[in-house]
Amino acid sequence: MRIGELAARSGVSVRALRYYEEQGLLEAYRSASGQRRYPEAAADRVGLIQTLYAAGLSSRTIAELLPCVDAKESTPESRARLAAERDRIDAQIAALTRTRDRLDAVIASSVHPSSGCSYVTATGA
Amino acid sequence: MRIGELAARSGVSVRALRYYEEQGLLEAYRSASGQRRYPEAAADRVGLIQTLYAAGLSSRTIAELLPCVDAKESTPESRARLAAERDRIDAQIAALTRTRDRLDAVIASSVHPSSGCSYVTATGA
DNA sequence: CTAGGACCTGACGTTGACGTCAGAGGCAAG
DNA sequence: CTTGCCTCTGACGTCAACGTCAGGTCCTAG
Repeated sequence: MRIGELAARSGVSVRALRYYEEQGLLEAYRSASGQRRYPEAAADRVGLIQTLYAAGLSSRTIAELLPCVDAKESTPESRARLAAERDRIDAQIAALTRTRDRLDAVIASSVHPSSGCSYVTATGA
Repeated sequence: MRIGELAARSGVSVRALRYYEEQGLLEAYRSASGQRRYPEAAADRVGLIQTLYAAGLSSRTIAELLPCVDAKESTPESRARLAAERDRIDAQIAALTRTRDRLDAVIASSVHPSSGCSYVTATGA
């Protein structure tokens, strides 16, 4: 498929796809006239890239780990890298959980009429 | 205390503290000569700011929610905002958990000698 | 064969959370 | 009173992941 269709399917911009290629995250073969063509599997690949970006990995890190993820190839370094990222994500989950719980506490206390917040809204009346 | 000490205590840069003030996240009273002075509680406040940044909130969002967090004041809008951020963080935790599990699977499979990755390292021998 | 949408490369613009530098003033020690 | 570190404001630099624009090419429908 062409780049526009891949963009539509995977929900990212055309510019982003070209950027991914530039960063070595996404391959494309070229038509005779030089246009990018992608296999069906490219959509999944783009999804994976987005997932890793969302987990806070940089392009460089993703580029280092992607071959390991989809080809199951790994060197001792890449395995250490994978484990390090896993641990980082774990720590991030823990921090986010604490933050969420803290927000929950704030929400709970701000809902209490006794905390002096609801007279502003006159208890909805 | 002065800005340098607060920076040292809270583990952020002096520049960051001035930036927080600029964004309306952190107040400081001024000495006669115009230097910033902070109360002891400022260190905790900075910690909270960092926590919220780490949870993906922007300066603007933090500025909107901080009065609500520490003064327990809330308007209907701010409560909706709090709930929205809480839900966003929840979703982020879920996504990170999936990503972590996926990485775990990759790590597990890359450790298996059968996956053709360990002959490179000759099984450590 | 032509109109117009999709695609190309190259390059500059954007945004957020600061880093860094310049030039000037404040402050405790000796 | 000077030395030297801290602090001030103001302003430009940075970095990543793209957005956007310019100028040109490709391709398919009519």
